Amino acid sequence: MSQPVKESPLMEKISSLCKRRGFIFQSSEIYGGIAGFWDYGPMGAELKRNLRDLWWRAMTREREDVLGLDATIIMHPAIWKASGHVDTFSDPMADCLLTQKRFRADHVDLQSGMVFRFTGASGDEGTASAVAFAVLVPPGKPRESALKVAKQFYEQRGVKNAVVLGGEQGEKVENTRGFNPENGAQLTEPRPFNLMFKTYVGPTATEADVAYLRPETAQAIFAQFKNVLDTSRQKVPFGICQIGKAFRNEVTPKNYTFRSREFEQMELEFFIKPDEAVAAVCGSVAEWSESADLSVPADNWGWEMWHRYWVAQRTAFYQSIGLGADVLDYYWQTGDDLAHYARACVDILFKFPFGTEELEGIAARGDFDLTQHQTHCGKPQEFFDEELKAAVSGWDEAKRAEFVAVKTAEFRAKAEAAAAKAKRAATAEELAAAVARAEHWSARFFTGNYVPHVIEPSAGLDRLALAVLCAAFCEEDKADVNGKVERRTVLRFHPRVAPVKVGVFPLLKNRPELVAKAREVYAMLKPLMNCFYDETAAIGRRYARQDEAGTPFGVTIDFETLGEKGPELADTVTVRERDNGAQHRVKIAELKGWLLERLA
RNA sequence: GCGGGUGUAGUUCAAUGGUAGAACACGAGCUUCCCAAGCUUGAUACGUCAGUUCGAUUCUGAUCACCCGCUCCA
Repeated sequence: MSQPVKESPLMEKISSLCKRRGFIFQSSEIYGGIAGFWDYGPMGAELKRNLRDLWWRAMTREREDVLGLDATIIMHPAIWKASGHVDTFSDPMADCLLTQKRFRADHVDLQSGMVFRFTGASGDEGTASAVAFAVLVPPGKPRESALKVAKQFYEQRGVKNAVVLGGEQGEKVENTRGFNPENGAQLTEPRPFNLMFKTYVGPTATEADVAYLRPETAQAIFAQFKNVLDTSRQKVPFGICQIGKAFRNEVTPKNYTFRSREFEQMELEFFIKPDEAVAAVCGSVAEWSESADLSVPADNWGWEMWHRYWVAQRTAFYQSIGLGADVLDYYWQTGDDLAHYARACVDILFKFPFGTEELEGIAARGDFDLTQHQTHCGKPQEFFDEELKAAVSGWDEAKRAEFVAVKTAEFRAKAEAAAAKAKRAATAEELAAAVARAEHWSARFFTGNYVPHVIEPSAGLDRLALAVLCAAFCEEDKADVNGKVERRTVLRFHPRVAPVKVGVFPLLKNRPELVAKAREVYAMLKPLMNCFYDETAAIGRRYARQDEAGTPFGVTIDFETLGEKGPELADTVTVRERDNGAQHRVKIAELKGWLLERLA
C-alpha cells in the first residue's frame, strides 16, 4: 500500500510555500521549535476552518441522524482503562544493542541457554572499549558463537580487529527475555513507552491525580452515548460526531505535519442495530454486493451495508472538496492488521509525495467500545428497541433456545480465538464466562435491549489539510512580457476550501476613482466571503500572488467600470479565474451572486 | 529511542578564523490601461549553549530542530 519516494523535493517545495504564504509554521519556532508540533498561520487557519466546517456540515447539519458533541480533552482516567489505551499505549520497549532492532519487551520469546558477559574489548591502533555486553548462546552451542557476536558489537563501536575481554565462563540462564532471539545479543533495559500524554489534575500531583490528554476523540462519544441518546429523541441507527484535538506522544513525528503529537480528529460513531436485531425485525439482513444501492439507508441493513455506505459517503465528501479518485486509494485491512474487536476496517489513503498514506479509517467495531464501558462503569449502555421487542415477543421456546445456542457457540469461539492469540487453550473459567455472557446477551435481547454496534469513520483534519495542500500544489512555467520564462506556483484549491475566496484590485493605484470603487466592491463582498484587497504593484503581480495563495477569483476595477469605455460597460468589473486566467465581465450588482454560485 | 544527513535574511543559495553577499520575496515612493515590467529606496540572517582563540558564523563539543532510513503507529 505504501510506495515510498526516495527523496521528496516536492515536499520541501510545499513546506517552504506553506511557510512563505503563512499556512504552516513550526510551533515555538523562535525558541528553536518543538518536535511534532505545528502551528497554522493566517492562511492555514482559514483552510483548516473551511475543512472543519465542511465536514461538520456534511456529517451533521445536512443529516437527520447524526448529532454533534464537544467533549473535554481531559476525561476520567477510567475511560482509558476501559478503552484499552492505558494497557496498550504503555508498552515496555527494548532495543537490540547490536542491530538496534526494537522489541516489545514483554513480547520477546522466552529463551534459555548460556550467557557470556564481556567487559570490553581492545583492538589495533590503540582502539578499545570498556562497554559491557552480553550474549546468550542456546544450549549446545559453543562459546565461540558468543565471541563472534561480541566482536561484531565492539567493532561496530570503533574497536579495530577487536579482541574481546571477559566472558570466559558462561552462566546458565532460563526463560529470559533479555536477549535478541535472532542473534543472542543483549537487549537494553525495557523502557516504558506511553503514547498518552500524562498530566495531573488538582494541586497535589500524586499518582492518584494522574490524568491523560485524550489520544483520540472517539471515547468521549462512547462515554456520552447514553446522555445523547436520552436527550435527543434519536433511535438506533443514529450517530454522534465530534471534532477536536487529540494527543499522542509519537516516537517519531515525521513527514511534516502528517504525524504530529498534537492533532485534530474528526470522528463519527454511527450506532447501528446488531445484525441479530435486524434479522429479527426485518426477517433477514441485506447482503452486500458490488451492485448494491448505497445511496439511501434501508431498515434491513446490517453492519456490512452500513460500513460500505459510510465508505461511499466519505468518498463523496472527498470528491466534493476536490480530492477525487485520482489521488485517493483504499486499503481493506484483513486478518492480522485488523484489531481484535474490529470486523472490518478500510483506510482511505491519499497519494502524498512521501507515499500513499492514511487519511481516514472507517472501522466496523462491533459492540466492543460500549460493552467495555458498560463492563467498567457498571451502567448499561443499551438501547431499548420497541420494534425488536415486538418482533421477539412472538418467538416460542424452541426458537429462543436455538438463538441462545447460536449465541453461545459464537461467544465460546471468540474466547477460544482470544486464547489462541496468546498461544494457549481457553480455560474452563473463560469458557464458562463466555457462556454466561451469551445467556445474558440473549436474555437482554429477548426484552428488546442491546448494546448498539458501531461504524466509525475517523479522519485526521491536519492530514486532510496537508492532503488538500499537496493536491492543490502546481507549478507551471510561463513566459513573461519580455519572454523570460518564469516558474509560477499555483495552489489549485477547490473554491470551497480556498482560504481566500476573492482578491479585489483597482487596476491602477494612482487613480483615486479606481481605488474608491475598488474599496466599495471590497466592502460589499467582505461580509459574505473572505476577501483580500491589494493595490500595490502591477496587476499581473497581484494576480500571481493570489494564485500562489490559492485564491480562486480576482476582481479588477478598471476604466470600463468607470464608464470610460462606453456607458454599456459602466459598473462592470473584470473577474479573473485562477486556474485558466479566463476573464469575465460581470455587473457589480450581480457580482455577489456570480461569486457565491461558484463558491458553493 | 537508534543510525545517517542538514542548520546563514521570508524563501532558495553564496562566501569567510577579523565589516556576511546575491536572487527572488517583502515595505515605502514614482511609474504602469490586465498576468511576477521599470526606476528610487528601505528593513531583515549565521538555530541555541558552551569550549578553544586576542578574536568563532567558520574549529571542537553538547543541545535543539528539520530531512532520510530503522523502530513505533486502533
